[in-house]
Amino acid sequence: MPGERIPATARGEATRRKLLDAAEAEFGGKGFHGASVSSITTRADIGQGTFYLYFRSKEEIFSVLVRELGHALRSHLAQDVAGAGRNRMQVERRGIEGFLQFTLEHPGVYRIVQEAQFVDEGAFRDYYLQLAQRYTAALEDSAKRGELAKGSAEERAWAMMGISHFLGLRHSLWSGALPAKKKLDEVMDFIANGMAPRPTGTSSGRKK
Amino acid sequence: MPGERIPATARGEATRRKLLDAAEAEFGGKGFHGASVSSITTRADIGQGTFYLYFRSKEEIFSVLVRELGHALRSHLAQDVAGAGRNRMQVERRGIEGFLQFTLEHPGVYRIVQEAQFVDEGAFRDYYLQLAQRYTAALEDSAKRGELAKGSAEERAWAMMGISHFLGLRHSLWSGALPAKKKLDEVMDFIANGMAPRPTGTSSGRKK
DNA sequence: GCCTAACCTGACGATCGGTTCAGGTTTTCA
DNA sequence: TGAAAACCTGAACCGATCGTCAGGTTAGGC
Repeated sequence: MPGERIPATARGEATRRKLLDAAEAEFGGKGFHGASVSSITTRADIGQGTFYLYFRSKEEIFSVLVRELGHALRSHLAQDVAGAGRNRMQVERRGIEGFLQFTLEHPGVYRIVQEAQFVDEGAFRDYYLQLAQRYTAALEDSAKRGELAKGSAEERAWAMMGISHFLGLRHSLWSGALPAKKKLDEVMDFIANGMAPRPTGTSSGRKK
Repeated sequence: MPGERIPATARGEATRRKLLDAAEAEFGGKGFHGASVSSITTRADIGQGTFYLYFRSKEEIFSVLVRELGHALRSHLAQDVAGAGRNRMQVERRGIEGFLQFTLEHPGVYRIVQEAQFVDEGAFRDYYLQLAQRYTAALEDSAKRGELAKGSAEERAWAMMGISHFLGLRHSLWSGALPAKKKLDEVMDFIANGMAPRPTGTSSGRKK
């Protein structure tokens, strides 16, 4: 039979770790097809064959990586958001900033996740489904506390993910910098108040 | 020198067309790397070598295709939106529905465009930049007519694109159907009014 | 009718990278 | 200490496919 897939017991764990780290750098830099198993093993300073002791194939290590990254992002976001317990809009802003920061610092991660759409669709879906689930739950909590207008938490969660997704593209990836505060203000205003013409009066009461 | 790249003059044009159509089906179904030039030519019912009379490489036909598809989507949207000149929110809804319809009918197109991110980043960027530009201009027009609250047209355009992007993923691609009217209502409410708690009173005046 | 330009063909050369395998090295623990 | 278990190695196999090329076919104007 071919190479099995043994979780390790000692230094093997370290080797596996090195492979995953090298794979992140490789896939992030060259994409799934541009990356080669031999580059990964070279980068990890490990023999070619060792690779197949821990992963059945190039696809498999990629999938494992995507799941790991999803977990990492969720942890990162949870922490960013934890500190800012004031009103919900503040939390949302923190979340967006945290996401943008994360993709600015790990542009490869963004790439890997997007490419997962074509390499392991299941992992890709799970990545977003889990994110959406957490987000939805958080919004439902806030709603219970009366911090939000009435409306579907789920749809809002996905909408927010979409907004953040493109902010990440434009700023973290294409410009290599976080958006100007002014721009983020505009986005936050849209999130808070939408774009329908306000019924009457001067502005609407958002902003400090 | 190797194969040149001649736009045609007669039946050559038809051959080129067949190649592009076949490529759309191939790339849409199997992705860039899964597709092979020989599959494309076979599907187009054309000799292998003929391919290189019209395209320098697999990458090139892919790029050409992405640009074409961008054009096609923009035309499609322009038409959908043209009919619905009532208030701006109605236009927005039409735009979203048109987009979802388009990706439902051409799931391959969505895939191709997303994959362009890794095959021809320039084409990918242009695709979204052009879309955003049109969208922004349309919103600015509406704003001038007083159909919108104050706010950045550009940021709104990108936000809308993000929202639509994920709606397309979830519904057109993952579920293979348009979203239920109720869900779209929720999304439209978010777009119109945001999610900040309403200052006072009963609801807010949206809805019939 | 025929001659040239444009178009088409498909087998083949060359390359590349994932995966395997036969055997070597290190670690553990009795 | 010694032997089994776990781990590691990298050259070579192998299937796939991109792009080429020498020559055949079609179209249309003189």
